[in-house]
Amino acid sequence: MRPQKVSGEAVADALVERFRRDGYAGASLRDLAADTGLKPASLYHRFPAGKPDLALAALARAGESFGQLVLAPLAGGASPAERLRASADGVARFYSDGALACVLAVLALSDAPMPVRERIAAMLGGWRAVLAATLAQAGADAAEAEAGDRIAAVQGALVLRRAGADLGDFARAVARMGAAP
Amino acid sequence: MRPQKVSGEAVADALVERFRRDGYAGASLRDLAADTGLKPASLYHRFPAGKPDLALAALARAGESFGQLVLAPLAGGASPAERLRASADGVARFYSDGALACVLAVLALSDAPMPVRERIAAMLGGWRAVLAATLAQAGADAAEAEAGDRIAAVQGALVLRRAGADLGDFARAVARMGAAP
DNA sequence: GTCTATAGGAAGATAGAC
DNA sequence: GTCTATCTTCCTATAGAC
Repeated sequence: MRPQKVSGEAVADALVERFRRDGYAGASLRDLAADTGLKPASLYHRFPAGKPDLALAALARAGESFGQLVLAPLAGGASPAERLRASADGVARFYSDGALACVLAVLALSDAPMPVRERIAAMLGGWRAVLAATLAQAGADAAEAEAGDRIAAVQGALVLRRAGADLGDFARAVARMGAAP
Repeated sequence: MRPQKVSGEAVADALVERFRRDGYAGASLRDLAADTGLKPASLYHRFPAGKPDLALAALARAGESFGQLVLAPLAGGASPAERLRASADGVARFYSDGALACVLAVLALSDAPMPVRERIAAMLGGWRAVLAATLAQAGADAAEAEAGDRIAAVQGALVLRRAGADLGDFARAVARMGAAP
């Protein structure tokens, strides 16, 4: 096979950035192609199903970083309280201390097609489940609810940030994310 | 002047619903026109600046309901704790107990043009300011931060809801919104 | 004030050369 | 694997009849 002009990771990174900026409908294939350094036809060669597949690829790429930075620490061998703190650090890094909007939220609050929405639901559900398990191990009584509240605090802070708020809201959401129950 | 086929309020309501569903780029003029019962050319007659004006009209309409349901109770003559509770009731009603996404967040997390984004920032900033003032009167020490956290809790719960979570997260966010500090 | 008709361009997607 | 060229459809926006 002829060598790829751009690596799959580089393409996926560009897709994440564009979808995060413009949402599903707002990110055109021409924009996405230009960001990757390819032409639209080349994107169709890599992703035959077109735009939905591109969004899924962006989610998969975001999920990789997220898994390493946020989920992996929750599954480590340290104490539950320690794991919560490490994962919260990962949250801060994943969102660049609040500078980056969440591509999951951006695509969730848009007209993305069902497969994309289902993938987002699965990813957020997975986060919640792992976080709730750790919270339960740390002694929380309503772990599922607390996990939802902590994730919602982060997502809400990112919404406010995108709407112009300063970084303080995000910092407090991260602090709550890392606190012992 | 010839009578309007559809009232301005009805048009604005339809705009809100469509923008909330599909985001800025995802809501086409044909969709918006069809929802209002008018033709695209008629929308241009009412909103000569086109799509940005349509989004601003949707924000203005949402702002009306929001002002009545959420902001007005905060400015009432009751005790601060009572006002917080009444405003939280308004939040629940404004979002139909979590069934409705927030058009502000949807448009904020999209490729809406600057005037639209600025309007959203102003609206959320206004909410925060009034809420913080009431929280301060109720005895909160970090009223600005607490106001941001309460608003973020609601917005984050709406994100999770849109991504498939049940209504419990939103209900807890409303409970926090209405609690005394 | 609303409409039909349409301009001019950008959208998603495909065919086939290299 | 990537490209140019192109198809069809849809987009935003305007002109002008009624």
